[in-house]
Amino acid sequence: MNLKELSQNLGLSQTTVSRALNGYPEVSPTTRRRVEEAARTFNYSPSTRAKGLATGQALAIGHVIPLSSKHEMVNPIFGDFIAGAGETYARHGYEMILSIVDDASERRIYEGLKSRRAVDGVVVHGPRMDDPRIGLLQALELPFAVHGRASGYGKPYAWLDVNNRSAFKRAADFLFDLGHRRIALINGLEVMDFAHRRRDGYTASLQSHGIDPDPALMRSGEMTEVFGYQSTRDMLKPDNAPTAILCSSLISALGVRRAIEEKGLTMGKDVSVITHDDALSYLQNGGDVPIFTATRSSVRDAGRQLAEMLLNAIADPHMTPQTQLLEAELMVGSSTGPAPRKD
Amino acid sequence: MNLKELSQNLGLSQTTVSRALNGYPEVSPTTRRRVEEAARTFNYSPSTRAKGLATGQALAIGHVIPLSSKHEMVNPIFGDFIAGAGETYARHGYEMILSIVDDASERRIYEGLKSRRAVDGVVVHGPRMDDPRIGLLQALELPFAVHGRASGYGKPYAWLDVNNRSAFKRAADFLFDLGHRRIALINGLEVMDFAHRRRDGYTASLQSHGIDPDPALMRSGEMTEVFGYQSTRDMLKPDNAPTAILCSSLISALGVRRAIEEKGLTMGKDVSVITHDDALSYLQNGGDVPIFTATRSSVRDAGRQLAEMLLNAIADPHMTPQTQLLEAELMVGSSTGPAPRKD
DNA sequence: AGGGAAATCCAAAGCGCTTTGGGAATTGCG
DNA sequence: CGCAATTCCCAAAGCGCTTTGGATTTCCCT
Repeated sequence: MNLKELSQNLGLSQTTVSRALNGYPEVSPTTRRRVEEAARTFNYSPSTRAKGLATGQALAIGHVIPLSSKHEMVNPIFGDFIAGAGETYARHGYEMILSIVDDASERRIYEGLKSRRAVDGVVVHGPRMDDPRIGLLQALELPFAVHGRASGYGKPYAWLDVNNRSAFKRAADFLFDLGHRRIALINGLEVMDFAHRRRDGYTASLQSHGIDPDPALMRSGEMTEVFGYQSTRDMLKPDNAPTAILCSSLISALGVRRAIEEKGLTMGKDVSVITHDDALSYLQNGGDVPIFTATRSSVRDAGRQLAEMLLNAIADPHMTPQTQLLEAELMVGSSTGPAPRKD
Repeated sequence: MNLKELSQNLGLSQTTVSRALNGYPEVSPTTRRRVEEAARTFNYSPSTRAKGLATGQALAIGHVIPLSSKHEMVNPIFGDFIAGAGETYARHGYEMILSIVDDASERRIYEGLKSRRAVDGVVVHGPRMDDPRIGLLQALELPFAVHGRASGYGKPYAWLDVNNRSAFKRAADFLFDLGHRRIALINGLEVMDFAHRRRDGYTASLQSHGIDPDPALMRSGEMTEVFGYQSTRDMLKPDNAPTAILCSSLISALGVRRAIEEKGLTMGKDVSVITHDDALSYLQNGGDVPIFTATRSSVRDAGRQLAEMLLNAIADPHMTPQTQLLEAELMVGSSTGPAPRKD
């Protein structure tokens, strides 16, 4: 069923039917109702392609997900982020189109989306330090919004980020208050902008407490369970093992806990752990009482909001880029406690 | 830059340029080369919408991801599956469009995709027992392929599935061979078809060893870490605790291990564990030696292949539906060992 | 009753592409 | 050299929608 057939069926012109369906005022309430009802019974919706062609809009947003080329790792937060963004799109009648792409071909993908006019805008995932994509997208004049930020890029652009620096500073401060002095950091890859900022917050806290960061207590890698486990096992070996660990991901934190318990130590007593928690739907941090003390910020909310920002920017292209900084909340669980006394 | 401009620029008709670009034979090699070069320098690609409108194809595949309405849980395997499917689409010039949707509105989404002619086909995720979506899609005449199967549906349809039944039967058999007699099952939600089949395999193995399934040793729920932990903790309490546990997901298995170790027991010695492993990129089962003995099947491969099947079905609509049954491999890790002797 | 404003509706152009149905130029062959 | 067969290219229609620029009808006031 298409517009032509529907309008013939109703004895109206295509114009009138189209206007009735799109809420234009120059249609009497009676006809509008008649048209809407017919559309429903014939199960008619306008063809996306034809509509897009006629209006010049794509009514679609592109998400380009980078695939870490080394380990072929798909970021585990991406499912929940997408779920949030998808909600927003659905509400506004937009479609989400997805490309998962290794770093090498990313540029070509953006150019393709632009020249094929496949999307009205894109969301940039996983920004790195000095990420070249932002410059590229501005040059292409393709509207975009970044989940995270790219330190080192000069001009303004739309982004939404967790305040990673303050979250990790606050977490480290919290550990200092509990009496910890040797605090380790198990971080994501530090080419990633978020990891860099977390490290910044961590070192800032150390320094404000008069402690020099010890390279032996800082690890950086892809945030798997095994990575958390191995890093922790290594660090717990020497005499001056850390009494507390700051961890960048709940998945790695599971490995941290495993290494601690394997050593016969108790988490929250012998070694305190704070992790960042993206509030992923399939990885809840315990039940009512969180297992891990965590800096928490829902990545699904982030998806919802960033999508909203991008749609705004598309609706009004002359707007100055919106930005939004979310503060993570510190949720105290049972994985932290006072630093053990040295005997 | 559009076709018209490009063809004017070249002093050719739109027809010729279009044909040159699409590989039609009635264009001289010289002109073809000239056209291709011009397209490259002007960075021209045909508009997806216009092309789609003209050809009647969408050049897009829809993925409708169900959001477990109760816990709002996004299936953690979905990122890797999508990554695999996306590879196939990219190779064939297709786009992937995504909707994440709660069960209630799923029907409307499929109908919408169909009536808006937004996609050429869809992939069905997370089929349940007697899943109504399959009948719906056949009625809509929208080509589709299912990741998994729906027991209880009569007519043939395209699917790709892991042989869950044989995998879990084999895993249980393996445990029997090691001398285990009390084997527990920590399963996904048993409305999900895959979970049902796994249970089938499990009970088949028990019965073939002359053992009646004990409801006290069978749990079913959403496969979180906490679910694995709590189920295991509960089951390890009574005197006749299981000596082995079959687990449906690596994430839950992490919880299983935690509960075991918390009890002061050793996994692989006091309690053996076998888990299913979807080979997710962010959840590797250890390094060279797997931590968990596991039935393993890459969900990313599944994505690649299912996408291929769907594209075939779209290319030739009269083909009888393809199906594919993948066998999981049993990888022996350090989480299994001989049943502890009763003293 | 008569005039203009308001309310309704419509025909046709245009969005950017593919494709049908030729037409003109070139080639091959007797 | 002449004619048919190729080769190469083109004009125009059509995909399903929106939107411009009227045309017609109804309504309200004086």
